[in-house]
Amino acid sequence: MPRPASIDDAELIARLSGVFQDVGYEGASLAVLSDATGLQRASLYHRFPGGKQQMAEEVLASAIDWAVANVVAPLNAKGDLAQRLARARANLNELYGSGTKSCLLNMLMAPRNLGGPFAPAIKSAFEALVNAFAQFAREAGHRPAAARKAGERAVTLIQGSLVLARGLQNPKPFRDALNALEEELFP
Amino acid sequence: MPRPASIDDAELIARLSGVFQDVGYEGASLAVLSDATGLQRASLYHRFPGGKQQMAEEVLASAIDWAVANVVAPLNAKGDLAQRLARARANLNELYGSGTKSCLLNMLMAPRNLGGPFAPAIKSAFEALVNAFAQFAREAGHRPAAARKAGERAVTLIQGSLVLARGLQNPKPFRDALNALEEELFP
DNA sequence: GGGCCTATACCGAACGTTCGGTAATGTCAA
DNA sequence: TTGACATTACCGAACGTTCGGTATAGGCCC
Repeated sequence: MPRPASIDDAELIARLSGVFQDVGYEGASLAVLSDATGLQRASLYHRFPGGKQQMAEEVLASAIDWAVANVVAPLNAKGDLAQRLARARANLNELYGSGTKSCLLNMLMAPRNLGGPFAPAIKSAFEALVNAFAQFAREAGHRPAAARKAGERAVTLIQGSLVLARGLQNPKPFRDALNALEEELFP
Repeated sequence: MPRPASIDDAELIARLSGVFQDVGYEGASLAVLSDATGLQRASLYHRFPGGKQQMAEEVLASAIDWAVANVVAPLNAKGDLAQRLARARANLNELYGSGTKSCLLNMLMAPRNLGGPFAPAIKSAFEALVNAFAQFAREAGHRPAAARKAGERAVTLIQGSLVLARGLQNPKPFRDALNALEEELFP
């Protein structure tokens, strides 16, 4: 009978995610990951035989699954357009701690990680987000070309405002960006 | 003006060689190499930026140079055949500590190192030794095919007797092998 | 019911390597 | 002659990873 795990997989991923989101891939030393999870480095390797890269990959996959379920799906749902957008915005607000947190996609995609193991999944994730907003803008009445631009604008505002919020040490830019989504997506 | 080295290159190589000869490549941990040389691991990396592999490569090159100068060259020299062999034997005796030491070529060529970075140089070294003994046997009166066999036999006796000497904890097999060289090489 | 077994979780110590310093020394100018 | 400078030697601590253990727990058999 195996020894019961001292931390379950979901909680482990959540804690690892917090570290990667906070300091990026390179900044996430095994020591910091160990502190955050309560497991020794050797135990982290037991749970993730592929090591630090596997931890980051599983954290990323989990985050992308969450974004698809909580941002893309509401945008693509049937029903009232304004309510669909409101739900996506509420979930984005929760994801980024009302503008106090960074975006994991941003943190795992530092320049040195271009061409790295996370790049394809991150590219797909950004494309899925842009497409979801573009599709929404289409349904809201935008012409196709303008809808694509609006979709890219939406993701750009979200990402940029998170960076600016940290820079200014004030989450207001993120709040403003969420509020601006409506104006950007409806013609 | 640079800080003077606490150990010069020749002495450093000699001490590293002693470790590789004693425990092989895998057995030579950075800790053991550090102890043997008096340098911390970081300092070993300063002297050998290519790391442990470079240390072993330079140790091997130095050993091969020595063997060429002290075994191959005397065998290939001009002059009295018996004296040429005597000088080569004396140098082999010194190289292997009268049978109390292992052969570096043997120790760096553990099965896991087949196809490894040392394999080509070690192969060349063995070939050079076999060729030197074969050429000597040729000059001593052996026919070409028999001379080649005698050359391989000579190296086989040297290597095998070192292994047996360690196994029996008695250097006599090595001494016997050196004595047998004369009989093997002259027809 | 208790002791043994089996399987997995966990970890102390070590591995090879790198980072970001300090140490040592001769030269040169003031 | 002394202090600053420049250059290389050296190293404490940390990095990511693995080895060879110990710990935990339920099931099963006696």
